[in-house]
Amino acid sequence: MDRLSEVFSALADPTRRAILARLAEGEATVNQIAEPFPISLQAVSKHLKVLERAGLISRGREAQWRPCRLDAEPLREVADWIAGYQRFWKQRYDQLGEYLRQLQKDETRPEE
Amino acid sequence: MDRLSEVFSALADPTRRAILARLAEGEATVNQIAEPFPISLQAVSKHLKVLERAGLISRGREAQWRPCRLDAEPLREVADWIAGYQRFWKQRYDQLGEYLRQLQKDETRPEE
DNA sequence: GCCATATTCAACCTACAAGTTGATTAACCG
DNA sequence: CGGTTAATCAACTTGTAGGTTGAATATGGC
Repeated sequence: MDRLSEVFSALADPTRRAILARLAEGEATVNQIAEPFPISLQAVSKHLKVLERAGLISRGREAQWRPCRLDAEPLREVADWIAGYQRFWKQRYDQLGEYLRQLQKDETRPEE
Repeated sequence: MDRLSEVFSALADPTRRAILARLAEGEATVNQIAEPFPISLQAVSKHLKVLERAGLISRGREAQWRPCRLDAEPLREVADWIAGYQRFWKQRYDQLGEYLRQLQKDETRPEE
């Protein structure tokens, strides 16, 4: 699977996005990460593996703990990809701006 | 499925991203979209349905054709979500602001 | 009305994603 | 050493994603 697909696919799960949000607050062990979720530890472990394969997290080793930390590089790649489409919503925004400007002119301008 | 998951999931397929890239060049019918791909028309039709459910495209009706057009709004939402993580790569790549501004200015079409 | 074209619907196959439970590995602690 | 805790591995189930082929629907041209 290509890299971008891997990352998008990893992000397509709300549990995994929640894990990333948790890691944005700092490193955490598997048990700490799993604590808020109503699923088994093993399921969380699998999610972490998916995130790791996508390059979104990396893990250290400290005694029997495997602390996870966020790795945002793939998110930057996604941002780059999306940036290529920015004009398609910017454009509308600009058009709206132009439209509003036009409305305003029409209102303030005396009739012809 | 929540909206963001739906969009990420839709983007997690290279064929679908290629379809978006094609539509970035302008509206197209199903046959026109399907032409470059080595898969059946029906498979492409399914991809289009996925993109439509995610809000990434919308379709008109002209005679027996169903012209598809890009709808970038969900991409903006993804960009917003990712923006919340920008600080995690900004610190490492401090020239990124300039880089993004450059991308934004760039009018070349997106590629897959 | 009939035929060709564009697209979708339906049934089916295969692979894999996400969850489960139970067993296993690895490190620390008394 | 034996027990406890952290995490992973393995096997299994279930649902769904992405592909196929074949039939059905809708529209325009003659």
